[in-house]
Amino acid sequence: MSADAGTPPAARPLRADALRNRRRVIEAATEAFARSGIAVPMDEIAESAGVGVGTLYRHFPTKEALFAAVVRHHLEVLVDEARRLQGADDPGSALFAFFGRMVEEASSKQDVVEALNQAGVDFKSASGDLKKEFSAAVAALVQRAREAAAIRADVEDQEVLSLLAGACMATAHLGTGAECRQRVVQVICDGLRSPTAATP
Amino acid sequence: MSADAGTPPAARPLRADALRNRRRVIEAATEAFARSGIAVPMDEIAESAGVGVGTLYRHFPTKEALFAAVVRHHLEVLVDEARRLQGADDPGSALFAFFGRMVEEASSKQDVVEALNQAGVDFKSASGDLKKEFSAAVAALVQRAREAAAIRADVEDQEVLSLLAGACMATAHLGTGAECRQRVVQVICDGLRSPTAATP
DNA sequence: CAGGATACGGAACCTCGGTTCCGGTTGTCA
DNA sequence: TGACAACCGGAACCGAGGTTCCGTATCCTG
Repeated sequence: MSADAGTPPAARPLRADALRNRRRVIEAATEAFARSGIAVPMDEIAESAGVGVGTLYRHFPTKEALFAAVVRHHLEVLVDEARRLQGADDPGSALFAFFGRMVEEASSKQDVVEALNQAGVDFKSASGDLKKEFSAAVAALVQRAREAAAIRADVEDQEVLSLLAGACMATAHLGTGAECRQRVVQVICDGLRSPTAATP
Repeated sequence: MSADAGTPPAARPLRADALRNRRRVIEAATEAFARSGIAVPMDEIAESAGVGVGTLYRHFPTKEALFAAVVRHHLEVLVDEARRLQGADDPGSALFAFFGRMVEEASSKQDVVEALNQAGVDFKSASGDLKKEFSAAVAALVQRAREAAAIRADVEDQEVLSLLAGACMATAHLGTGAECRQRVVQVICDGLRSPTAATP
């Protein structure tokens, strides 16, 4: 795992203790945001990281910047996953696998759900490119699935994205168990299969 | 439309201007919450109602109480709709019709989405009974559809509720148009149809 | 090891939004 | 119409949480 996630300019040596603290902060923030979303107070993150709030702001100019950094990392993982699946044999299974993976991921990461939902975060300037990358990666999966007639032809990329987001939000908020989550995904994926080209 | 929505104790005459203001407040709050969800400031509601904040608090003890009253009204409408549909000829169409209706409703009512999502509001004590009523009404629709084999047998009531909520959240937040909304609903409804008992 | 730059902690500051309070106003009733 | 009670407006109050500031501690270099 790239522990330097969130060090765009680089080039600067960065003192030893500073680097240690930065890592602690990212770790604590990742945990806190995953648990309670962006609503978690900065003080709380600082405390669980074992540093003062000042240190948080020395590494990230604003709370949203910290949030964006954390979410960006999660999204990167998902984009990687999507790209890996683009090379899969069965485009249909690939898309559906991603669907399941994503929902499972979101179920334990409140921040991802909120980011998907744009709740409160700017998330456009901060990680606009990545968001675009994410959409593009999913769109590619959809495209391949559509060409293989693995999904119905009358749904746009946008709709699949919406369904993805909806599935994440629904399963993340309503107290649903793992198997419940899977069935929800199953229903949506079945719905996505072309009615004229259902599994034989 | 029952304009007195939110007058549980009643029995008190309530002065003329007070009644007028109460209606204005509810109207303004309904509009404001629908537009921006519970995040809208009380001051703003007061202003657009043409009253002072004090008046808001004279009629509703707390912001959440006001929010709950507004949401309660929306839910009542939906519960009525669900009950009406319970008597429909085709249980499958009834459920799917409700699905579409609900999503359409939520698409213009941010507050309903948030209530569904439990975002911030207590919503349990305030309108707990109604929430239960709502769930029950939907469950009844699901039950009938299941008995008529109009939907697959392997989904629980809870999952349908989740799918409903997910559809609302997805379509409400991501800037999706009306036709896009319909396709999303279509996909989910198709997914809900029993794979072994699809439309002939 | 000394000197200076770099970081740190966390109290103080500021803004925002819910809630309260009270002097003034308005409806109602005799 | 006069008097009282019910209401009203909106300034003031308060707590929460993001952000800033500065004296102090720590790290690195010569």
